Amino acid sequence: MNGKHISKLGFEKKAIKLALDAAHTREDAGVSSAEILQELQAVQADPAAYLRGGVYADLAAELSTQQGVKRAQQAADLRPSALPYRVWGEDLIDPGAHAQMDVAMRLPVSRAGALMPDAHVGYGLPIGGVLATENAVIPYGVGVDIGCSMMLSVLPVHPDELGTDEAKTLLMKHTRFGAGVAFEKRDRLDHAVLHEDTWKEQPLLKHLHPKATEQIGTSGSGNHFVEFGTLTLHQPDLDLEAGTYLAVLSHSGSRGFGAQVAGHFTALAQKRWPTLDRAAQKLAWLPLDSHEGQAYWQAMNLAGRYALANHDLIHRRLARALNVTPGAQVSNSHNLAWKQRVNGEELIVHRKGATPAEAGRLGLIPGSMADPGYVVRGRGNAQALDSASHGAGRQLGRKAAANTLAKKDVQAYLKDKGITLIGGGIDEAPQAYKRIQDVMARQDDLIDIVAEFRPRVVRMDTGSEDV
DNA sequence: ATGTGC
Repeated sequence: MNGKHISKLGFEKKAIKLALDAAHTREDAGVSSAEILQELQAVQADPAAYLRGGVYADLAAELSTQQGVKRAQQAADLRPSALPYRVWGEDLIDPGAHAQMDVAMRLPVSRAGALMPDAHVGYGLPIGGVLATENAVIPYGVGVDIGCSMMLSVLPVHPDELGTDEAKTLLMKHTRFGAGVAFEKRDRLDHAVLHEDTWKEQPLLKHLHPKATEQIGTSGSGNHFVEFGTLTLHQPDLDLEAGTYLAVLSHSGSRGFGAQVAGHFTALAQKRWPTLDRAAQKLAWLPLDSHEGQAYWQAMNLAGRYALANHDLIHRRLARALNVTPGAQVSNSHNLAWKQRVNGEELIVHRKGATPAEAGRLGLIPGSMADPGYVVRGRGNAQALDSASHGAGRQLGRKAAANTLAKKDVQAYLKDKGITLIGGGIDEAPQAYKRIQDVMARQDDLIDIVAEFRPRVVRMDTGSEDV
């Protein structure tokens, strides 16, 4: 017996030496070469049967490992072509977002998907992408800002009663913007979410609890905002008469806490599938029934609740400063994954920049800093996996916006719409976004419009270049 | 999107 005989049987790497060692032991015991070759083939066919002991146990263990790796590699293979998915507002969507969705629909774990009319290129799954998977959760299918969400509060104050200067003062005093920002210690508010036992159940969550505590109630950066505006209902709804109301609208997420959760688990997911096609690397998933998948699911949902708690404190502070109690409130997460029945199967539906729109469910779709946003009610469109757009969607990337838009045009647009802006950058200019009216027109089979919100005084983080 | 990583 020599290495050649062994290699011929198809043993690879470390298994060659282990097979050879075992074969020599058998030769010494007087077994014929033909019989040994047969025994080796039997081990190869069913290594699990030889794991318990005997001369072939080490070989069987090595073969089991090798076969496991091979199975994992095959499990990571992309489908040759994308599963079909429906697109809303095809004419508004750039080819890059389509290409990203096509890759997502080639994942072995994907079952269904849809693209919303605000779709544009993102990290992994496009923004505006909806993806249903089986027993798999994709950290970048949820996004870096886990639980990013919207909240609107109707305030029992006539819109004309709040002057622009007072609105500005309130926003300056009670909201905090910028990467890394926290509330000053003496101004911090507590929230039930910070006292959940969940924080104690993972070292990562335990580690992030202090950051979450100091940042709660803040708004962060990028496209996040807090604004006062006027809500118009053309007919009674939301337990309100038809009419105009003062309202607060906020867009915020899970801040540093969620970002770190996203980074941690996407690294684990990418490590899990080392042979995953390059194009799909940022779509690496965790099996939901794995330890890591369960840990992500727990952390993701905590980040979702934390983000809503941020809104809750933002609205609570502003209402308290106006000495009122908020009336109707609407909120929804638009970066999250949910368990959902799709075609009779329980799947994991990822919405990355998409509004849940089950039949009857209320949601919020903002336009831009100077354009109307909408309170909507879902129509439960099955092909859209009960989803709608999460906003107007970018038309220009941040760099393109800064390079092509002129400050004076942005200022003119704001003036024309009667918008007072605190902070904000050229990369968040209304002209960097698709026309919200176009986007809404492409999804009238996904949602019904309940009310229109017109922003008046808007606060955002200071951008790369001020408007 | 985040205060990170180039």
